Amino acid sequence: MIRSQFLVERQDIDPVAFFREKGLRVTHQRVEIFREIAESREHPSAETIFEGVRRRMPSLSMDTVYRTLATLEELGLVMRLTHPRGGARYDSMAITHHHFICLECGEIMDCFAASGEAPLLEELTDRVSAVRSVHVEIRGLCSHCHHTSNHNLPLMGES
Amino acid sequence: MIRSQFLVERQDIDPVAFFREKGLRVTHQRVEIFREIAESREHPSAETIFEGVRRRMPSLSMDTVYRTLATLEELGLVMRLTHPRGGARYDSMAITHHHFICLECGEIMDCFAASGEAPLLEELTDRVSAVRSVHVEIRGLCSHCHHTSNHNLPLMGES
DNA sequence: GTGTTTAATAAGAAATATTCCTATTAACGA
DNA sequence: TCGTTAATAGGAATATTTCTTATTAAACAC
Ligand SMILES: [Mn+2]
Ligand SMILES: [Mn+2]
Ligand SMILES: [Zn+2]
Ligand SMILES: [Zn+2]
Repeated sequence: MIRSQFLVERQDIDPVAFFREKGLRVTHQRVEIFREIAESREHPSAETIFEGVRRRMPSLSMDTVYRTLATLEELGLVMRLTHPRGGARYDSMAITHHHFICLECGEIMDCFAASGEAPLLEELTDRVSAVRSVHVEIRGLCSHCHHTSNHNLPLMGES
Repeated sequence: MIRSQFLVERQDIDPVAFFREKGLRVTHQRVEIFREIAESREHPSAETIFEGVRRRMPSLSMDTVYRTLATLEELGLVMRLTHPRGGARYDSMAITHHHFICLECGEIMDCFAASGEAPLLEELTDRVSAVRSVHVEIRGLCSHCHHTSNHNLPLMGES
């Protein structure tokens, strides 16, 4: 049985209530790390999140950042993206959405749109039982990079 | 201007001719590394590719594997996937396709289907100039893992 | 074929990113 | 308030990828 509906809007999550519901302790670290991501529109790295939260909480450790991000990802509150230039980026998942990543400057832009996974999964239905997430990653050149430098990338639709 | 057509089948690439066309030297390492991926259906890691090629070429270094994989990716001959459990996986791109990844066992399955990126990009057309690739990554549980263990993953379509 | 040029490689060090280990802390239920 | 134990801090360890430099070999001119 395939779960193939889409996540709907899920904004204004109260992390305190959410952790409690899941039986997880409501630590300052969890609350602050979640808030740091939820308030960012920048797809921050673990390091960036660490630096941001550490201003308010100087004892914070990197291990807690990674551990908490993994927890938040399991809970479905946060999405981990892998950036072509190494390292992961994190994104609060208020709304299911997708990404465009510029191969030149690394900028990540949000793309909001439904994407039907059903047609992709048709041939796999006997091997796949449950869908957790669908993510579309588009790579290319942003307008800025396209106009400012010379590139030799093979693009889609060219021979 | 958005390049939004799809890659068509591109099988039976002759790596020797391809490298030559691009002005790159045709080294044994490049040819063997490309063949190793092209002949694999397994989405191998850099380490796996290294071990496979090293059997035929004992002096091969890991650095050459990474360097060559980056070159092949730039040429559009190979696709790099990031695996949730760390490390990259490589895939020969004979045909544009997408992936299902099991969050329990890590297995990667191919999904062959066109995916229209145009609707996703509509709102970004002024910020995006050229599309290099579109990749859909679906995560969830494979049938085997779904039936053999207990999970508590929030799935799509559930409240 | 021989020699020249230089891109590409091997080896290992270094940098990055992430996870592990363990003593300590603090969240929370009693 | 107290006890239990999940969670954290700090640092070590691991894993992955990139860098540095001397050496090799692919391509090319002769
Ligand atoms: Mn985003
Ligand atoms: Mn594949
Ligand atoms: Zn850019
Ligand atoms: Zn599985």
